[in-house]
Amino acid sequence: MRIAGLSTATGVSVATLKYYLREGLLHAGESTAVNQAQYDDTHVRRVKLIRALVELGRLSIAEVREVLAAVDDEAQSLHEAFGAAQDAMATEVSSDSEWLDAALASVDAFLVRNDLAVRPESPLRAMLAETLVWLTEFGWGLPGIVVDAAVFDSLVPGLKEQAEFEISVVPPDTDRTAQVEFTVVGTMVFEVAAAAIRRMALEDASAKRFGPRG
Amino acid sequence: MRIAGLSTATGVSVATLKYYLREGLLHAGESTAVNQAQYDDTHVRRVKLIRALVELGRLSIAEVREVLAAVDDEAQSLHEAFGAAQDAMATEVSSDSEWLDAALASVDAFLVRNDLAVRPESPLRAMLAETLVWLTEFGWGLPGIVVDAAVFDSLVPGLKEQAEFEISVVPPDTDRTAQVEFTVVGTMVFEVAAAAIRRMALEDASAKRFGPRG
DNA sequence: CCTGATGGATAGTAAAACTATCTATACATG
DNA sequence: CATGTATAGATAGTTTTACTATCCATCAGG
Repeated sequence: MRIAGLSTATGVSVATLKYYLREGLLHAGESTAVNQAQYDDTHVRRVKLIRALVELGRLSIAEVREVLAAVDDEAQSLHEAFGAAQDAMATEVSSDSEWLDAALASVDAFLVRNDLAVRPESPLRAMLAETLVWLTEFGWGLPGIVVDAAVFDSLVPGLKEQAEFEISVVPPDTDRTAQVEFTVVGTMVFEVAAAAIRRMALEDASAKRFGPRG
Repeated sequence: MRIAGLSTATGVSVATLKYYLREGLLHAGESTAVNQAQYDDTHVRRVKLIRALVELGRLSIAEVREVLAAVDDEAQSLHEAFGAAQDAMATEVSSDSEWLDAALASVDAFLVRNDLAVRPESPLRAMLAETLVWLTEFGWGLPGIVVDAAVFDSLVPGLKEQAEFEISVVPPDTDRTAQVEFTVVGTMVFEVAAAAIRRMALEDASAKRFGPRG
């Protein structure tokens, strides 16, 4: 397949593919001459991964590059690579609120209570703590006290079950890179799906409480 | 409070506040002279709402404007305004995949099965269908068959319970605008929180399956 | 052998989200 | 009341991001 074929296979323009090649997001094709190269389905899959991260996950090209660096680092095990990719996908937090320490403590208690093993250096702790700070500053809960992470407890069982399912579906007999890519796409796609279902549930609940016949 | 006070109260620069005023995201202060105006905590709350949508929700200014238009439209009931705000927050979908129709059918069955009342014109249906298309194109499930929305079933009970909780917390005795703002912030913040917890559960599951002692 | 595609390099563009400057006031303080 | 700082409103400028477009020397394929 030449670049025009890659373009039609992925729905991405040739100019954009060249841009991804320049930016190092996409590995070069196998060159057969000074101005000819062959692309295969590792390229197709990679382009689809990039588009999933950009369109569905709203990641910037720089963030995508970080994720792909983790995917491609052969020195890391599947689990390590997945963790690194997750870190690169995490929304970075820049809060210096007075509430942050208390929120982090609440998150840590939440993790113990729900038996979730999370690396202490994971940005997810701060990400969750930050949401508590936002809620507090917007006036949820009692004034002067950080909202407790217990408000999230009811979410845990379903999310855990779903996560186990997702991990169990990773094909065991493909190469490591394909497995990591598979897992990364799953993370992003299921996250958007979970958000959509959450909002559907909210619409349903809002209709029951505030709706015309509620 | 003058504009400098609003700036320190929200952590947003005066120049940016003026930009939000220009763009119509923020209502003008009550002017006391040709170059003087007073701002109050409706302004503080509005700025915090904007920042939550931009920073946490990664919405563009144009999308924020749409959300705020729904919030401010007094002709709409709380339930209607919330629905409109939700629509404005939804990721727009531009898929012309051959799988889309089958995916939409699968989503509709999912909604019936899980007793979720969603307006037929809601963009959430397409949003969820699109995730199925992505999964299918990336090789989840059997080749040639759209992934079934049943893969999301285990998420539903927890998300429903959480949504009911969120809706129940809306303070009943404040004005409509404050209620909608409250609900919108909740949507965004809880969504980020749910994503963080989902990823924690994934990290946990990945450690158990692929980790050093898994 | 000739037309059109390709790789690689470089330059250009369009939108988004601020940021800076300017002017005519007004307030605040000694 | 003099004067330095702040402000509203208008306009222009900047920076970043994510592409697009053009160019040229090949090269493939009919």
